[in-house]
Amino acid sequence: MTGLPSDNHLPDNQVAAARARLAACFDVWSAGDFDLSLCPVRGVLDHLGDKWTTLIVIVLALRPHRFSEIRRAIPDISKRMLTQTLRDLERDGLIARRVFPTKPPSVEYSLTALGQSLLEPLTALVTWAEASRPAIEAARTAFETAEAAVP
Amino acid sequence: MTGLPSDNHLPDNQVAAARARLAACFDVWSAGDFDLSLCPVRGVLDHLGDKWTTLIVIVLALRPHRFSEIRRAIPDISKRMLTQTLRDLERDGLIARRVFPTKPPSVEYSLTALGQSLLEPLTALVTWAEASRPAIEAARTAFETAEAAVP
DNA sequence: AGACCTGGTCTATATATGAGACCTTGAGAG
DNA sequence: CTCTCAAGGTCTCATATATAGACCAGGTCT
Repeated sequence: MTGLPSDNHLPDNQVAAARARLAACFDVWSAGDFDLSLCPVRGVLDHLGDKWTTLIVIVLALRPHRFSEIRRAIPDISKRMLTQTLRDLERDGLIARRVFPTKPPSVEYSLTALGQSLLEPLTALVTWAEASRPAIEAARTAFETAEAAVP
Repeated sequence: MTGLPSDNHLPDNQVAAARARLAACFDVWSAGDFDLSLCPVRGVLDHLGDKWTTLIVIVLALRPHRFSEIRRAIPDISKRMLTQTLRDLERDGLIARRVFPTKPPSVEYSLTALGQSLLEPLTALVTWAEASRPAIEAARTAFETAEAAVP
């Protein structure tokens, strides 16, 4: 059984290490009756997939922003989603909310230390996404061509 | 204006580097009329937030799996979502689908080289999530306590 | 007074997900 | 020969969640 696709590419040390790490995590997660809500990644990655979360974290990584500044930085986010996403991030301790008693009151959002610690793995993912975009787009084109050929 | 929360924690070199990198990305993305669909990260991270995608990638990172093997590994996924998520991943070139002409036919899914290259940043994120879980849970508890105090 | 900022909420719809019936092909039970 | 089952799906319908868009409260400015 040497024909497995995964054998076609010798995984380098980092891939092997990643695999081992993920295997360990998976063992732990699936041990306890497999309650997926216990999976620590899910509780966090769910938010990262929330369409705006990543973008807001990136914006706040540049510098602290006020509510309306974020809206200007991300024009097509609705107020509702901005409020909700900020609330979620604040709830998780990733961002801090400071109210200034001006008239009208202004509110400044900024990354906490915990939020800043997310920048490293997030940047790794962003870098990967950028580097992989050509390959992914090529794969999509190929996939659509193939599926159009089999009507 | 030294009271910004972000000044409270001196970002180490890696955080600063991450910030600079994200700033560069953001500049590029927001340059072109801010069509978010152009943002390369979105097209990829959307999928990673898809609730099952990450888990399936992790399962396939361990070794190639057949359709039903994945179902057994992730008991509470429905066939519908498994099919759809696998299709999306295949479409993006992250996994390969191989049909064996047995009776009944069996189908094996495995990570491609591109999919394996995702393991590194994904593991970084998983590691971060595990390390940060206590802090996040503490923040959630504190947040709920605070909001319960202001009815 | 009337237009217009701030941050934020309420309602209505789009999208994602879940539950489960159905399909095709062949093997084995009766 | 018919019945049932299994793999690997697809299809339809119901619901859960995500998102958009109108609206609100209070203040400032003209």
